[in-house]
Amino acid sequence: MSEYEPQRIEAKWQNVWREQGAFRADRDPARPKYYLLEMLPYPSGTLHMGHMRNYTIGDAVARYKRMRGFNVLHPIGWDSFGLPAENAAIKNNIPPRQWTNSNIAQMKATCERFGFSYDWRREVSTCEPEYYRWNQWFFLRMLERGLAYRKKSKVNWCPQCQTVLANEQVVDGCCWRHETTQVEAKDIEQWFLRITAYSDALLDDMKELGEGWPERVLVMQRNWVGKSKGARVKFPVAKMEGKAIEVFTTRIDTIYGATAVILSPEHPLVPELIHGIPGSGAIEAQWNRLRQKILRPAELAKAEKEGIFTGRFAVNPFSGEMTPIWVANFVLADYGTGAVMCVPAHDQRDFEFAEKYRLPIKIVVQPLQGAALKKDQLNEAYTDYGRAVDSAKYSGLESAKAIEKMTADAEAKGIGKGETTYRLKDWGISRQRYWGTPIPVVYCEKCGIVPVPDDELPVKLPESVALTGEGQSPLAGVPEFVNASCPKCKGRARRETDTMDTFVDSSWYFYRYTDAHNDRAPFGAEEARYWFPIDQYIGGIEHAILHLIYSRFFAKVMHDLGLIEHREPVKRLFSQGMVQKGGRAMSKSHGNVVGADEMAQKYGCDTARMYTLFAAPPEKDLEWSEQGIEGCARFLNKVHRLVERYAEKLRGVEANPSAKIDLASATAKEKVLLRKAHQTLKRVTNDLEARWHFNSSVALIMELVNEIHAQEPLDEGARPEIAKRVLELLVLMLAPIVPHMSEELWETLGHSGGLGKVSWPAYREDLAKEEQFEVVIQINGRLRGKLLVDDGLTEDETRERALSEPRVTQLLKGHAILKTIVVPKKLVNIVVR
RNA sequence: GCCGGAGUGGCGGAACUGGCAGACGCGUUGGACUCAAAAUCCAAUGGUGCUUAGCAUCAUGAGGGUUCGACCCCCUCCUCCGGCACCA
Repeated sequence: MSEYEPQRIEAKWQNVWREQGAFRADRDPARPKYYLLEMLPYPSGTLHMGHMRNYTIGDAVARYKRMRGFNVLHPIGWDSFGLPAENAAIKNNIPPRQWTNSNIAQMKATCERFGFSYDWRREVSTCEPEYYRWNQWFFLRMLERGLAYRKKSKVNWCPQCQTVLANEQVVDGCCWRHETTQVEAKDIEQWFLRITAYSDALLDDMKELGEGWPERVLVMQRNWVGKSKGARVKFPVAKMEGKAIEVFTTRIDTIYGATAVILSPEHPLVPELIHGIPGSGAIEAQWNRLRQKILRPAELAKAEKEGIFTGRFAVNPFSGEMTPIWVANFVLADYGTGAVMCVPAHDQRDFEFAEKYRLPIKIVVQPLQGAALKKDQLNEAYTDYGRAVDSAKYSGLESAKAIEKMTADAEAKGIGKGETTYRLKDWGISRQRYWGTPIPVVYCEKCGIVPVPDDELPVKLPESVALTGEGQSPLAGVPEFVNASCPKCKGRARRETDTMDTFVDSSWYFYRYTDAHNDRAPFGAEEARYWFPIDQYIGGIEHAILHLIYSRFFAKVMHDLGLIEHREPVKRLFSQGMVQKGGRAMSKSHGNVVGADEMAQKYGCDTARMYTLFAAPPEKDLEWSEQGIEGCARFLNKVHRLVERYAEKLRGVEANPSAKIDLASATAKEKVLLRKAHQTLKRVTNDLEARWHFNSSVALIMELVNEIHAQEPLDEGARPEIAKRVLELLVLMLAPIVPHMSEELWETLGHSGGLGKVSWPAYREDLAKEEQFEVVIQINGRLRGKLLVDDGLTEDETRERALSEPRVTQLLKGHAILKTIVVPKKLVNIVVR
């Protein structure tokens, strides 16, 4: 009898799989496909068990689906551009590519060591020109369609390094390298992708995702797009001919309660308004103070409301009233029109502002029910809908109706119009960094911005570049790169030196997997049509918004380019929980990392995989416990011993396949074994198929092992072909979870050729079925006895049996039975007085 | 503040459609095997009370409700986690 030696058998089977090409998947219209994807990892160096959880869940599903006969596409790749490689280069003087590739090699080795069933032929690394070439290609297509454009935008600037900082390089408002140097906001020209062109599509198409995506992700995305319907209304400025302030409001019905108009400090009209007003010098000084504070948006959210009166008035276009114009810090410049009407009675922020600056409060909406609001008793704004009052001819209308009518009237009179605004902003993709995809345009002295022609792609990132982290954009210091000729006029041109946000790389990578080596297109249409949409995507919740909204946006653009037929790339999304140690997420900086290689070394990867699936339901956070994983190691040893114990005797035996088992001729022990095995199979199948409760699947399999163990010795009272079948079922159920050990035990049981061609067993309802049921007897809902009844007992018979139980009769003495509830095969509840 | 999610033994967690709360694992305790240890195996293990082989009773964050019956459905509240946060 041989010992369970995980290291030996894991290496052995990994070799077999490699030689067989066991996990290669090719387009095969004759078979149903299943595209299973885990989020592309960033090659940061070593993998810890937090990373592995994601892949373990995916691999269990991939292996299960293969056993169910699906043609499973299960690929992986590397999100290999990005800042850490640059930082490592600065720190250790290693070229980013070298650092990145050595990390990839290391992580790939770990993945192979865990036996993940990837089709490695489809491996993609985003920092390779063969890949990023297509980022550039997509960019050019967007440029052609006006979906890529340039505008000025703020970046973080460290005056000491004289360089742009990524958000991650800003620590508490200071440069990461100069902790005392305040980061400044600097306006520079940058490239944007017009994701806002798809705002409504991103919202509307969520209907397709409702079934398969977690609700919280959809909610987050909906809030991120932030659609709100309202109206734009013009307030003409008094004594300034032709000047008006436009405000955006969702509550035009409260306009008769507007007691001020408030502009953002950055509103372009402010200087004009202040100019020529008595005391304008002092006002301007205050305004400048307000404007300075704008620079720090994190604090702004918590800051107290502050404002100044400009000295000017605007005319309320509905009431004709003169309304003071203020400038205040709480009005956002880049949302709506950058100006609001201030209705203290019906907006909480306006209420607070009005209280501080003693602006009048005017109630123009009363609740439909309950006591009427009184001005002097208002402690907070009344923001609900109700009925308009003191609103001229609109008085008496309910809010929704008033909004509709007033919007229409505003439009008719040319003083406003209905408008929908979004919080979603266009996607700024320019990064003043080296390790990323070069943006494929040149700036020609004569022709201006000129796209690099397709046949000159990729614009390759130069490889030997001195990275210091100081000075201008790294690529700007590489003359061979910067100096270009204009594709149009062949004159002198300067190449764009910014690179793309790495979220571009990860926005479409899963299409590339379907056709990873295509050098004529990002992917072939046929390949995408066969494999898409992704049947199951698995990843961390931290990508709920950015990655998952950008990739939806890309798919919509690709759809409009005619590259794909679907609108949504991902049918189902699963967000797994984090792995924690000591109550905190595993990370290098917390110093609580449990290394994947270390676990594979110590226990074997099957044990690590099993513990990962068993310790918590997959969507919940998992606290890593050394004792917990030891428990799993014990269990696998136990299974190994169990199978080994009978292997010798059973090897030559032809197992009786489940389909042919005849229950009538079975012994008592065989019935118990078969019943438990098929009950387990039924529930594990359901867990893997629909519920994804891998933790309870593992628990069920443990129960099965306990039952088999209780029935030992198996060679007494059970025929070998039945005993063998039960052990086979055990091994097959373990296959998605602990694939190496399952292969080994399958072989031990006398099978050759591996599990690759073996299907998931079908459970038989009649074998799983209990012959007897324990019926619980309750009196007034309290447990008072139990009854063992045969299958097929009628309701009346069950009731009779319960009532004639001695203990029950005893307890019922002196009580009148009001009624009896019988749930067949489950319980009898006798209600007495 | 708003929006989501969660709260069950000493711990991780189970309980499928409203029907025996605590499956399975960890830990703990006792025992077997052993010169001894490890490994393995066996048994016990929510609290309280009692006339203690058993029985009763309480118990799923708190309080209430619906129901013959509630971890599960409804209402109110508390705590924790996550997201958004002056979005007009």
